[in-house]
Amino acid sequence: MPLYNHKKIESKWQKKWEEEGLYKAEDDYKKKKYYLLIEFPYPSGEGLHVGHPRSYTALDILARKKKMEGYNVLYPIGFDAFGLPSENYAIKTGVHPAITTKKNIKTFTKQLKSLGFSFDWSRQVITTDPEYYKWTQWIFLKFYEKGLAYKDKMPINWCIDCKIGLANEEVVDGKCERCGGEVEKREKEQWMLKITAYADRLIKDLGKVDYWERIKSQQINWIGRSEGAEFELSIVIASEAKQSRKDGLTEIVASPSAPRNGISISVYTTRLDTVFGMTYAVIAPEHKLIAKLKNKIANYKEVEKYIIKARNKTELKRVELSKEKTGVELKGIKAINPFNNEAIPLFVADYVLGYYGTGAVMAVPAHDERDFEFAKKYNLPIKQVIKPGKETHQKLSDIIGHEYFIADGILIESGEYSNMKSREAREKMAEWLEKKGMGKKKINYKLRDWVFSRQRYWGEPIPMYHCEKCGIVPASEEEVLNTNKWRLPDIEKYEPTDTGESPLAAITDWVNAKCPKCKSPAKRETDTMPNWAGSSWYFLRYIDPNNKKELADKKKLKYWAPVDWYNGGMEHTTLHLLYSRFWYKFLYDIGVIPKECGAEPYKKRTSHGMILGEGGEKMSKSRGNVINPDEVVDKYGADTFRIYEMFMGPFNQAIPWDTKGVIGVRRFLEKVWKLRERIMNHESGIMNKKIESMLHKTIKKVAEDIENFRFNTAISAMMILANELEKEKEVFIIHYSLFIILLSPFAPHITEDIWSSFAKATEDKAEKKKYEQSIFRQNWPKYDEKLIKDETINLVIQINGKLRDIIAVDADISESKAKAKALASKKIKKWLYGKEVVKIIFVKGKLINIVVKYV
RNA sequence: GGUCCAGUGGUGGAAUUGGUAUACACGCGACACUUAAAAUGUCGUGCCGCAAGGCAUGUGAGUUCGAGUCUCACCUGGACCACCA
Repeated sequence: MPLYNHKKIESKWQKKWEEEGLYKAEDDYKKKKYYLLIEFPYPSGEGLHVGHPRSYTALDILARKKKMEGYNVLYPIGFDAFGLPSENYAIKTGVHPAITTKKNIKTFTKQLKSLGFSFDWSRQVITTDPEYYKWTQWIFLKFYEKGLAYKDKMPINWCIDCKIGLANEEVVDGKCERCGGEVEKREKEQWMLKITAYADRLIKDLGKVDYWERIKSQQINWIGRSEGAEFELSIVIASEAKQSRKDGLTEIVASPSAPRNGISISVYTTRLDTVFGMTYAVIAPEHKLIAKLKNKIANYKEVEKYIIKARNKTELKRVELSKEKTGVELKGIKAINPFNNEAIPLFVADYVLGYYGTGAVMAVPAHDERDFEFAKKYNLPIKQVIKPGKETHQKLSDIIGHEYFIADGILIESGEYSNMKSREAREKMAEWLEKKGMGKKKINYKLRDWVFSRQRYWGEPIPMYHCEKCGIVPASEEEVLNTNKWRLPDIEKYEPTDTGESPLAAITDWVNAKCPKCKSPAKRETDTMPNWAGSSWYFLRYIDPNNKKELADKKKLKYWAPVDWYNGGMEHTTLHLLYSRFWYKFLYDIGVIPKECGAEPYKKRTSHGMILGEGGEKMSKSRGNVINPDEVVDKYGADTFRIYEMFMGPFNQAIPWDTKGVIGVRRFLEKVWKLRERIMNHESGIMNKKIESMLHKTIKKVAEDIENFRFNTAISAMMILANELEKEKEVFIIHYSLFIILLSPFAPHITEDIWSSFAKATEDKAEKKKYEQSIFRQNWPKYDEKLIKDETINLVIQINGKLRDIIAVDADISESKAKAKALASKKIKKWLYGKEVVKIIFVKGKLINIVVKYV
């Protein structure tokens, strides 16, 4: 009996599997399919992280089980290879990102293969491959054709260090997600994708899919749908309004005859019911109205100074300073509340965002915390118009402890709307606005259009021309798909230019081109696409990776799409997951994806937790707590590594690495290995009923746990079974081999090796043949319901809910018999002495609880 | 500040619908094997107590025959978002 030599076994079977093509998915439309997807890695220079295999092993286990259940399984792999690190490396060393990428992919491939995943490597997709990214470019052309890609001058997040525009999603705490440097706002012409056009469907269709609740709610939150109303506030010259006093508040009431000069601002609110409490209005510093009213604003210089200051604040500072609100009144003008004709002061303040809603708000200090703070600081009136409940009107501070009240309630001092409930008032007020033509109901989203331009080299070129005569002209499909014209050209310098243009802008013979429409001189777009582009549709290309005519064949799409199970990181919930759902829906709308596939790309989505360093902190080079998967595989083997990552704790939870725990798993596999010494053929023995029952319980548990991603308890159940088998003098091959099949998705190498050795243990030809085939061509075991049912159970006897005795009884014991037995127990008799039995509760198959009281 | 999640031995963590709390693994201790060590095996291992027994799932209350599980309040930690009107 040889020792368990993981190195020999693992390389042997990895080679065999590859030669046999065991994991190739066939386009066999008669079989039922199962498509499993993991987020393809970015091939970084650091190599594989121990976090990668957590997700890959989980779906590998599922893939192998599905295959054994008879499914035609597709479990593909590829590389998301465009990205900043290779480009930054190129800036430092001059090595072309394509070379770095190629080298890193080679390392990753070797590492991934050493872990024995059942990936179908023949379908590999690499986003930097021109045969792939020409289709990414083609999809962009389609977006443009349908009016969903547009160029717009807009303030973008600009990373000062990286010299690159960032999407909102890439700005974390006001800092650049990549380099941690400061981010400021800059006006730039950017390509945009109109994801907001899909906002509603991206929320609604979450009802069609099976995502973990956490993932759904995060997406809903991110899209941030809010129902409200938009309406106009007329602007008047202050001197034309008449001052009066009312309710002890200083208010300015416009005289009905005050001429309105046609200028108005549009405000958005979700709390139209509080409109009678509006005591001022605020516009964002970016608001266009300010320039328009330049000569009507008495203190324009002061206002201008404030705007410039606000604009120069970096995102970080703006967030930091958020506690202290600032603003400047626009003197000389007033806004009119259309509901009561009151003239109110108008402020510019940076606590109002230029890019959300209309960039202007009505301020109701009594019912909004931010407005309240601002009003306190600038001594503005606070007028309560909602009372919390049925209580009579009293000071807010007496009821809730502070002076503003943000919840719904009952309206007061709101004209004809007084005494209405908030909800009703919102409806009625919106109706009134619509009737008067001054406003309407409106739905707003936090989600903004996707800034799609990057001023970088290592990305997909955006296939657009800028013609002197025709303006923006898209490249033709022919040019993108069948020529080399839109491939990334080679360059010498990778640094972005100081003007913020892509390094591509420096290659004049690439930039200068002819307009495809009118043939006059034109310039090419030099921006490239963001990282998220290639990863937004890669899962479709796996279905038909070598198609030269189409993005993917329709018949193949019909068969394979959508993805049945997608697992990935929680950090991709709001970015990649949302983006790829958007792209898929678009491709579905334009008929690239057949209707039969449905409008959602992923049927099911789950997320794994992070693997932390041994101290419980995030693994990082600087902390020196990085675990290298190669070393673990080398020392303990891939099977040990895989099982350890699945055993360490709940799959969706962050868990620190513990090398000691790895040893425990290795011991388990050695135990499994040694059990082989004691196997014998079942013909010569009597069935061991206890083991048989346990085995079938384990079959049930492991199958259920895999489907529910509770790998840790599945492994624990197999350990218990192995411990039990170890206690037996002889192990029947029929039991042991079923156990080996159960274990095989988790530890493919050792189980395949043990399986193949069974061929020697039998003389039967058919049996021999079975064992000579791969274990992964066997059927997944089914449990026998009869064997799972226990004949006897341990009946728990409690007194007042406390455990006092346990007796063995028939599993289907009747209530009366159980009671009699319980009361006959010596231990119980002792406890009942001197007490009165009040009642007895019987739970079938579980327990008896005797409720007593002292006499 | 908002939303969501979690808090169980020395450690990672188990515990169907409320029904034997601490499975499995690590660590630790004792013993066996060994000249010795490693490896391996056997037994033990929540806390207090000689024992009978009592006390333990962040804290406090509640519902219940019975609560780790349900309800409320609080404390602590994490994740995501964050001036979104």
